[in-house]
Amino acid sequence: MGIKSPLGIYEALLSRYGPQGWWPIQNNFKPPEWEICVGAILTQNTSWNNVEKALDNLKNNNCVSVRDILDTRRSELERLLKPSGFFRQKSKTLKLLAKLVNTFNSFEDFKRNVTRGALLKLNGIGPETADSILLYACGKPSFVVDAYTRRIFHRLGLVGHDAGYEKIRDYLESNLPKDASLYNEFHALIVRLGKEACRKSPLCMKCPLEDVCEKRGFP
DNA sequence: GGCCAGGACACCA
DNA sequence: TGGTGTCATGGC
Repeated sequence: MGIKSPLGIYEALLSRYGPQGWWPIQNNFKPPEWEICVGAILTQNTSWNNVEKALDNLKNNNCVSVRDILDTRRSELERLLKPSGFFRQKSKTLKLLAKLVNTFNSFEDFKRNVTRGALLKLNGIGPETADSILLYACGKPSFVVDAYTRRIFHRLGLVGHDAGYEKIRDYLESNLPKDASLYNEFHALIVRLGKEACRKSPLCMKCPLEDVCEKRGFP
């Protein structure tokens, strides 16, 4: 049986790989969800390995809370973030996010009441980073669409080649139960699949989805 | 030594 | 709106 629905693909990936346990945190930050917010910014176009080096720098310099980020000088923050690349823009974005969080009564208040629009207004936070924060830090059902998602669903013929971020997100959210834990696991599984199958070439023929999809010979 | 990684944005036509 | 350059480090 070929798999044509997002839910079918999710189930196939879950049975293949098992739960991925995202978001990976070391639980060094206060509160723990703040580490997710920081990681979401640092991982922009950057390998997670490099992000961990920067997170370690923050931890080892007691820069682990929203207040710490606000109180740390830009030059110092840039030095700590250096291993994750793009350290100038990321330090700026991180301070902007800390300022936004600080306008709420508490971090719990931020988690409950922050909106996608408010996050997207911050320079340096685009749709994927905003959705990562909403889903993985705030527990809200907001689907994270990344390059792997776009590539995989296009290969399966479920979205057009020209479909943009919001279109793919709308498609997935309207074809899946509105369930944060499902979105959480699905995105992590897609990243797992993408890393395994498609790193060498976007035209890679050894896509693991091939054995669960009726379509053969992916483009 | 080149390519790429869990993007975003400014600028241009 | 779509394409292109820029931001930057570290691993392979």
